Amino acid sequence: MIDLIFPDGSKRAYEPGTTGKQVAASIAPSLAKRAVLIKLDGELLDVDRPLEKGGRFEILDRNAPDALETIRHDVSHILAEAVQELFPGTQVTIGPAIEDGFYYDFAREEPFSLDDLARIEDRMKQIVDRDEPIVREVWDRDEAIRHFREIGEEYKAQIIEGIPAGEQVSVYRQGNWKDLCRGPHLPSTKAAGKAFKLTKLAGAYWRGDHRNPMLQRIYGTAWASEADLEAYIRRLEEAEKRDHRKLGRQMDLFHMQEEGKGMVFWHEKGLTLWRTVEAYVRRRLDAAGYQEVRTPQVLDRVFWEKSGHWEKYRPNMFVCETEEGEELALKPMNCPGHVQIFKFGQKSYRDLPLRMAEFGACHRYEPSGALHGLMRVRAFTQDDAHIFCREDQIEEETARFIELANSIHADFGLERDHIALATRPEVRAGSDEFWDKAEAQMLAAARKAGVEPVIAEGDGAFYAPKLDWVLKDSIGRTWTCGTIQLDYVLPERLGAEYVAEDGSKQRPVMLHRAICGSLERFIGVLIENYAGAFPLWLSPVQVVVATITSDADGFALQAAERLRAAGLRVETDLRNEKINYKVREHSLAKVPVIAVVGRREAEEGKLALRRLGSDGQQILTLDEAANVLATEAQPPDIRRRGSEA
RNA sequence: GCCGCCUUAGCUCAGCCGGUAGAGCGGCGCAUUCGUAAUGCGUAGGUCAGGUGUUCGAGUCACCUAGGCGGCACCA
Repeated sequence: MIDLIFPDGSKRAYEPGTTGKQVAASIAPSLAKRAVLIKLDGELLDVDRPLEKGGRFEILDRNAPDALETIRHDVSHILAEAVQELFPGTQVTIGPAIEDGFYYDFAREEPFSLDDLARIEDRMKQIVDRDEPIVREVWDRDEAIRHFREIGEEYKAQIIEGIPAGEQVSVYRQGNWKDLCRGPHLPSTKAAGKAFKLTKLAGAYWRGDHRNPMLQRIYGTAWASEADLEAYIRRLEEAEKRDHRKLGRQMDLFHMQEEGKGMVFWHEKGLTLWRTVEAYVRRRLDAAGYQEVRTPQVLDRVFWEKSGHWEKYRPNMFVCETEEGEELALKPMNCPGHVQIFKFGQKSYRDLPLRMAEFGACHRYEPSGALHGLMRVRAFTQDDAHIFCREDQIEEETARFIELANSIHADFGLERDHIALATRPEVRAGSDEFWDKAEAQMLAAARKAGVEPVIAEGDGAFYAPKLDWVLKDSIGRTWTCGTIQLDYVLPERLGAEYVAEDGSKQRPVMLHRAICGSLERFIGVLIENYAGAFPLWLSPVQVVVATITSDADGFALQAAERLRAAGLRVETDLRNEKINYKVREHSLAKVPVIAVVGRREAEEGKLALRRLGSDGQQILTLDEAANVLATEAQPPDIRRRGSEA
């Protein structure tokens, strides 16, 4: 007999080979009817799977959160079935559930069209209506290879060949269609429901390797209910409204054009935002004991040969030639330059830790397909810094950095989702002992700062592990901003050293770190996080003084001057337009404060302040308004400083 | 870089089976001075991304190039 422990803690014994469905039936017929999956010791299984062992046992209906992934996986199979019915000769490959949905990769000569998606979707709904039972079968591996090869499924056969010989494989059958699959699945195509939608077509390399043929990937989304599907679609629409590329144009922040692929033309308002962010970060770095430097933009090839970039990174570098035949390259990163400053003169152990910062403008020739608005560009400015320190200072410096980064992210309204510890990649420099040590150091430092990192297996740089910040924005999307990487290699390679207490020459360790990553990207994230409606301190235009009639023009100009004198970024709107029109226009432009001036205000020397997103107003004298707004517009670090005083 | 889609006025977009361009917003002009999310009238804007071809005729079809978008790969 096997013992099943139910969620309420009760325990019951069953014959081995009893199915989940039978267990459900033994409790209540209605439960058996609703049961679509079971969970045994945390593992999801088919409801009809005979149980071989006991354990913590749970019966799931299709609304259970844990069932959603299986619904998506089922729908991906239904997609594959529909495609093979409609397009005979198409080979199936893999089709997993992913966040918010699923995809399936197909091999077919002719590309699918957008029109095909609608046809496929219709057929999928028919398959759901057919209520085809989904049945698990266990096959011999070699027989499975033979079978799939026979029916022309070369990719499937290849997948099975990857399974060790002698093992059995599971094949799921629905109607006349079958697929190699680990499962689990719901009991029938009907259980998957119809709350799905095919969303996009894309190319994807077989097995994720660009040397392999390109397959056609169909993406879809699937949910337990129509309502969830609707909510998801609304969420997408909301995200689209926040697109920084769209808002960047609408708000006149920046633009890009084809002659400068991946390069940004910052307009006045965008640069104001930039300067605000930069000034803030600079103050934080100053306060945290960093020294700011600036290193050359273009350096001779010889320099990059020494640093190793010429050999390893050349294809990603912008290279130019001079009239005199020199070969120069734009810097793709700041570290080699910083090492030069470190090496200039002698450094003592007393100089360590030495925190060297630069708002470093870097150029990288990124593949054209990788470019994406401000998020991935070819010319960008890193809020870069390198901390030169002794090995025994790594933990302390990393922990301090974690606190600094956390505080800065929070000031920008970004919540931390998690910090990832990226561990040794497959291709790497250094021994296993080195990696054991380096990974342990990063982990210990994170814990010292009270953070338990999520392990990102194999994501480290080739020379060392790193911590990456994954931030969550106001609508729950995540962005990777901020990193700290341990580096033993570059100081060695470029010959950085310091004089230790005993007079010996020692190698410092370098910590590469950035909090924003690149200012371009970070500003992109900020635009999307705030949907363009920035808090007062970041807003490019903080106040618009708008007149109701031209009688108030004089006072409006005077008020604007007064607010400017208080340090605010102010525009005036004296146009001969109705106040409704002005309010609407500046509201759409996401100006945080509109100061309305009519005859009344002009006479009394007051301003009627209207905040974005509210239709109330606050009537203040000019001086009061200047004080209130100037205080409100203080960057968070300055405000804290003020409240401490 | 790879696969697919897209590119029409400053912006957002319409243009059926090929018959030589249209709207709204914005701009400009005039009138209106009107108290919190669109005042009215008038008017100027286009080598239909660029190129080649098919055709009596191409914004519409084919091919090439560039850029953009969605993915994939890349992000040392």
